[in-house]
Amino acid sequence: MDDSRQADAPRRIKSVQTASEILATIQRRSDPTFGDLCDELDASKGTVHTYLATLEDEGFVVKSDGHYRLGFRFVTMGETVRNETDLYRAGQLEVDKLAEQTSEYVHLTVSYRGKEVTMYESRGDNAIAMDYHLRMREAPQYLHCTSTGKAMLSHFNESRVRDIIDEQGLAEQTENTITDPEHLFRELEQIREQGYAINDEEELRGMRSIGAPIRGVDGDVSGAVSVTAPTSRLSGERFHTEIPELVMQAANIIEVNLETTVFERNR
Amino acid sequence: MDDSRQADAPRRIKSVQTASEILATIQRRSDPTFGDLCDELDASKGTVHTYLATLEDEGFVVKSDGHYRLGFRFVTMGETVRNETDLYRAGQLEVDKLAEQTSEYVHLTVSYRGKEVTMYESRGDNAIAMDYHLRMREAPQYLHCTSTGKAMLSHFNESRVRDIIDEQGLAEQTENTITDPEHLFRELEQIREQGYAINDEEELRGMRSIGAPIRGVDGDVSGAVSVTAPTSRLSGERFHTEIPELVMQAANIIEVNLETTVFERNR
DNA sequence: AGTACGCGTTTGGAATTCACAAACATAACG
DNA sequence: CGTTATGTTTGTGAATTCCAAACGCGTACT
Repeated sequence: MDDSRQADAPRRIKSVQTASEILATIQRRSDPTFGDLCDELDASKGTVHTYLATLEDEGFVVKSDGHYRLGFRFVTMGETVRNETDLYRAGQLEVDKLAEQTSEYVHLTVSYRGKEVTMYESRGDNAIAMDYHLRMREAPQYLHCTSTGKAMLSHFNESRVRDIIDEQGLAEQTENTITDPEHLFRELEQIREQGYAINDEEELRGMRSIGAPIRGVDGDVSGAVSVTAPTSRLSGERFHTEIPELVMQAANIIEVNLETTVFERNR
Repeated sequence: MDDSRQADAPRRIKSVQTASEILATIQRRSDPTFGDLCDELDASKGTVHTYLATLEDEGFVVKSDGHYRLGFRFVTMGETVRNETDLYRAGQLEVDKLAEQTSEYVHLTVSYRGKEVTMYESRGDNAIAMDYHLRMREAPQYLHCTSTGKAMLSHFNESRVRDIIDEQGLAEQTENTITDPEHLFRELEQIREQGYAINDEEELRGMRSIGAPIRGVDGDVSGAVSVTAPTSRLSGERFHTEIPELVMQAANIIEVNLETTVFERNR
């Protein structure tokens, strides 16, 4: 037979990749049955069965009356990740405060592999529960169409932004989404100057948000905070002055907290 | 060589078990280096290396300056699990309310494999941030020494409780922890009668809590809520009447929400 | 009732992957 | 500059994985 391993491709454990794919599939299609998974997974029934049994043993998957779901082990492990993330420890209380001040949704996010992940979310009194917000935390989001994302991008160097565009594209989420790279670069420059980014129905129709970057000790961006609300509640002075001020203040306080957090950890 | 597979042991994927063990080790020892992992993992350096590279590719692990941590993928997957858990959807708002009413920590937990996992936590104004609470959500906890745990146990049938005791033991967390099975059974009966459970410094010195079970449509326990506070703030009337009332009310409302949630999902 | 069918589980055995060991880089010391 | 500590790559025997096919079981259909 041919030497199927690529000459200089580094070695990987194929079974782990397979398991990862199975988990991703379970996450994507919620509540799949055994059959659903077999269809989607080009592997024989027997193989899929053995993987699922193993993942169930390990707590990564739960089977209940024929349907598979991700197991509670992800809850505890996700919690560990958050608690070990400096930004979360430094920002959590401040995000709660900002949510109270504005009465709206506040998000704390980090960039990860060209997308962003929500580390914490706090809901002010006006913010009604929305399925959208739930789903948003279930998968990494694009950076080019959120206020936090653009706030972070504005402090990456140009080549890094270009790489991200190449890899992720500039998906048109709404008619306001920026889909032209040069347009994006111009806006990033403006964001850098004014210190905050706005998202004017670029991600979701009817929703605006304002985000500011959080820079770490070394000057690198380590995350961003944002306030999100329906267009009707976020316009005029409030949209262009008040909220941006509050968001930037919060970001600044988190930056300071972050320095002491990191300092204490390295002590 | 001998036929190493056990005659009637069901088949599993060994590589997935190995990967799971590596992840557990990273979680247990925070920030381990490559060397740390090799010591702890009886596998050759080369093997450990290949696994870590694979897990990093898949987003389950992050390497930064020589230290390994769990990756952000756990955050998004954990979020998916929570959002798909009926109890969380049904109970979240009610837990927030209870936290506001009492000004203390409120927990929403589910039982899982003889232990309990915190699905949601809300902090009232009096509740100061404590490392203890962070860590508590990072691993499943024992059922016999928490108010939520005992509340859930009180509605399991006896043989199930015995199985859990056999498997998990009755670890003595403080001098107040119940370590005698018969003592536990007597208390569970009392809990069943009065409708709520108390934890009087049985898990952690100086901390009391009050928990009530949440029963699902089919009568099975699907979780529990609790209020936790320092002994100084939880005594007398407040400990024996006021808070138990509030906790039981909250549990009851969540039960109702749960019915409609489940009903809507099955529609 | 009988039988065909769908669905999930188990099993034999060939093909592939895994995992050890040892060699190889690379960085960190004296 | 040699020596140790640490991390990465590679060759190869041994063990695992994975397909295909058979099996069990409950259900729908005749």
